[in-house]
Amino acid sequence: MGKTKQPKPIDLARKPRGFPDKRENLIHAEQDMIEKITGVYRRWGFEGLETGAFEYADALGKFLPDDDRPNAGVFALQDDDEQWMSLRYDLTAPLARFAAENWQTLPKPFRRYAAGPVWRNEKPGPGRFREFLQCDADTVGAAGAHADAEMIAMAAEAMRAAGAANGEFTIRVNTRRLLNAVLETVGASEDSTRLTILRALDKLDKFGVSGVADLLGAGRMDESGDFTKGAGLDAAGVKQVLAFAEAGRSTRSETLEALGQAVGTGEEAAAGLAELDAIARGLEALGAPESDVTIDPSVVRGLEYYTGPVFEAELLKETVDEDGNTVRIGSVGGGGRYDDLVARFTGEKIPATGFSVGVSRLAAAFSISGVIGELNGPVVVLNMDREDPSEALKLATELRSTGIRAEAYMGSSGMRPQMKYADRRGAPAVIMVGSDELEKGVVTIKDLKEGARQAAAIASNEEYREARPGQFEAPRADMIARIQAILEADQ
RNA sequence: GCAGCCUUAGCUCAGUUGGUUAGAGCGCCGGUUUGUGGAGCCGGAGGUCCUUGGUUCGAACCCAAGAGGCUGUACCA
Repeated sequence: MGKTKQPKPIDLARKPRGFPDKRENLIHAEQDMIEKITGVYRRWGFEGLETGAFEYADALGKFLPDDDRPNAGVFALQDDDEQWMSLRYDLTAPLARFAAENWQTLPKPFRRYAAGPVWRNEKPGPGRFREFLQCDADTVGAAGAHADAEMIAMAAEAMRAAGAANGEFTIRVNTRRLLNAVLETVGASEDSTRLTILRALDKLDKFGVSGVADLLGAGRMDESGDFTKGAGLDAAGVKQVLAFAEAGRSTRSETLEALGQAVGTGEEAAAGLAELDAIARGLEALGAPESDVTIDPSVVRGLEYYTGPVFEAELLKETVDEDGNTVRIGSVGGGGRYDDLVARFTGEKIPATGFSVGVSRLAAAFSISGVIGELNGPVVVLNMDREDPSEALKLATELRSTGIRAEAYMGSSGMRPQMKYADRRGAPAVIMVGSDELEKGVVTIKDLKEGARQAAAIASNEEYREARPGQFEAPRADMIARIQAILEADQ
């Protein structure tokens, strides 16, 4: 037909990477997770707060050093007054802005939780999205280590509530002060060197000791042959940093002792040790088990606004996708102390600490390992009379009126496709009323789950169709009760 | 961003040394005499072989550039 080339309709149906479509099961899993996590936050005394998706870019503080455009990591656009606005990349920066704006009237310390989408313009991958849900709790205006300990203990409880079982996760705790102390002892004074060392440390669990040693020294070659330049430490420096990074032991007190040896006697080192010691005591008082929370000197976290303790929630359980590949999920949450963030707005230094669960990533991990259950669909009333669907409509209405989730089949296909439809919807049961049933004053009900169980023992297709497994007739007046019985048995 | 690999139907892949209307399996859609989901039977839809340019009488196949994807790595407030 056309000589001019038109894009085929299907070519237009493309989804930007990292912006996930979510169907029933995932939506439900995520919402359920958010309810459970915020339930924990509320029980610990935090109050809800919602803020908008956009913040002024300068409120988020993301500008390239000598550029008036927001950094590439955020999605940004200019308002009609030319001001740059950015989609929030976390829930902490908006909280800091809110706290600063309303500081006069807030109860102090201000304890709030928040849940919602955030956006990051980064390269997506398995469990990594450009739009994803976070669920945060923060305490603003509390300087003591007990506030950090509370965050950490509550984080463990939130992970449990979200569905991670004993031994499937861990919260790893460290403090920036100790990291600074180590950087001092190896004489890393240049900012770029310090960053490279910290980033290398952060990869201990990913690349192992030898990989990190390479990154601390000359550099590391990845498996595609690409080379990453290292921090350029000499052998003694590499050894010192690794000794620190590997000071983790199985209990918090043992780790603290090992760290005491590895970190030296400087002022910053002493402050860091004291900080972790205070947190450890807080954790004891809060009853956080050793298996939930460990002290791990290789935890670094985001490099910008954390000023003291940092912590990270990690899924330990291996996630294996349906092709049998192990998918690396990594961190599913994190947090720490950020004593200078609110000061950017108020000028007054206001200490704060918080924790964030990456709900989308956690749900993705569960989804990849196939542990998210299928939800039941509605009861489907088949339409047996293509000329007049009234009977099906009536039956569906009757079911709904008692609170049962039900629908009449709305398509125009025959019996078999209608059954396939019900199957695909995950319907617990279908109801059939044709001329036979009408005459006899009965309904035919098919329990699809029970039918599937029985069908497993049937070999031939002929027999299968004759047996009509899971199917029975009931007086019309008993329909509701029989369906309710099926729904209950299904719970 | 950098590096490696990849691109033929919804998916997984065949496609002979370059040779007429490009195939399979699975999946999908429908029918199978009121009226039955999985694996029976019958039928059907679906592909400018990523794009553009070149070589050639002739290109899914050869060459070049581009785009997109996957993986690793960097970055990740």
